Amino acid sequence: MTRRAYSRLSQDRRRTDLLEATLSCVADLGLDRAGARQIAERAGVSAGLIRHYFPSKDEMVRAAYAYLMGQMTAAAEDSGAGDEQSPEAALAEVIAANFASPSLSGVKVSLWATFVGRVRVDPAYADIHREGYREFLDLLEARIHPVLVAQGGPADPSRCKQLAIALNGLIDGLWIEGSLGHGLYDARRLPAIALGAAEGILRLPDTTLTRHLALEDERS
Amino acid sequence: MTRRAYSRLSQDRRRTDLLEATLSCVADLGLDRAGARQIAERAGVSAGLIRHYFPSKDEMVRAAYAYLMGQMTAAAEDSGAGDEQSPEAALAEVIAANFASPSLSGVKVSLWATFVGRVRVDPAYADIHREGYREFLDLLEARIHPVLVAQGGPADPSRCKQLAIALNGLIDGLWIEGSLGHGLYDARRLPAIALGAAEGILRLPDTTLTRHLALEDERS
DNA sequence: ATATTTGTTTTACAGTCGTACAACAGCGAA
DNA sequence: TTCGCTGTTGTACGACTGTAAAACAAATAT
Repeated sequence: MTRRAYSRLSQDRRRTDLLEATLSCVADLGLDRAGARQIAERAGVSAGLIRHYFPSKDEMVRAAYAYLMGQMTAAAEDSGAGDEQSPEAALAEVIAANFASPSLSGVKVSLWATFVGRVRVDPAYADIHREGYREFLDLLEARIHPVLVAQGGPADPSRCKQLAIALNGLIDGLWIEGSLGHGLYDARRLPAIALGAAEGILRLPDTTLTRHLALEDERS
Repeated sequence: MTRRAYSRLSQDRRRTDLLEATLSCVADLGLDRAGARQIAERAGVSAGLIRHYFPSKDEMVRAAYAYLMGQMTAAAEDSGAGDEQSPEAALAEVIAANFASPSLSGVKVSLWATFVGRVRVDPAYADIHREGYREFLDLLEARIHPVLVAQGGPADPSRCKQLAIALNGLIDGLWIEGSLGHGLYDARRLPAIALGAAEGILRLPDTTLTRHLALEDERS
């Protein structure tokens, strides 16, 4: 019986390989069929190694959720961070980024939904979810405030937070349905729909946000 | 070995008992731990009986998803169906119904998310999801149109559909985060937040929808 | 070159999974 | 009451699960 050849990788590399293999399996097969052997195979590794990096398979899946959310919130925080833009352009970019690749992705939404299904069951999932949600809420609030000030509307913190909650809901909902690709409408309409609705929610004049759409298209 | 006593139930009753036990298990344990034996026990039945009502356990889970979505869309279609109301009140009721019991429910959101996670994997789930989404979209569109007409805004079908998509996104997103109960804000604020945002999306004057809030509270 | 460390593979095991199927029993018909 | 039908139970089985632990080998230090 000849043993399989292997090479030793850095701890971080092996760990993220395992986490990404976990996400890939969960997205393609579902949580129930994402077995330890399947995941190990996708990571190019044998099943026993999992327990060398994680106390249990469940713990690895939890870590994979945290890893995914970390990626997603980092991507969100990067969008609209160009300092030279107007507040309106920055907000429009944050919103529109959710409806373009790589955010608008069937894989991402599948993973997100699968894990959200565990939030009620497992407190660790609830913590990860709450943290990600809170961060995005804060980001939106920070982007909304200067826009309201520039446009001369009421901009007290309580109103900003309320608008952030509503805007986050809008983005989440449109992102989910858009990413699932049900074919009921063209997903390319989503940025315009989202920005138009956001103008309404924030009581901004029409085209305040949507006029930044053309730029987005040219850049990609 | 004495056999367990049992009584024969009607086919429909037994079937829905199994479906509800399936949903209960999936909500409490997650898809992977919702085994045939667990489900059967909750239905007050032995595991072998499952295959007498469904060709396989997977098929039963699919049927449970269809059953859940059927309940939810039926509940949505019942809300705001009183003929004597103004169009504005009817729309407000449809929106607000999502943020009160029994719609606003951690169990429901957990199930919804868990199943949505399978949409990309299994075409049967995709069909069920698309159908439910389409129905709610149509319902919203039908409720939006008379409001726009009454308020004198543009009400062409294309605009109505676009607004329905945005409104559905808003409702979905707020419903999810609200039902998960992360404790970042009081979920009782959601009806007001949703109606206020809807007024903005539809470009209606303030309080067009929110003024129907007090009535809702008194009734319940 | 040799020894040491430890990341990795392999094997083994107890438990659980979905399911096939034979035996049983509740219930209506005769 | 007895029969026949079939909804329901109980059991057995092979496949698969996560995991423990021993055997091994790749990289590093000496």
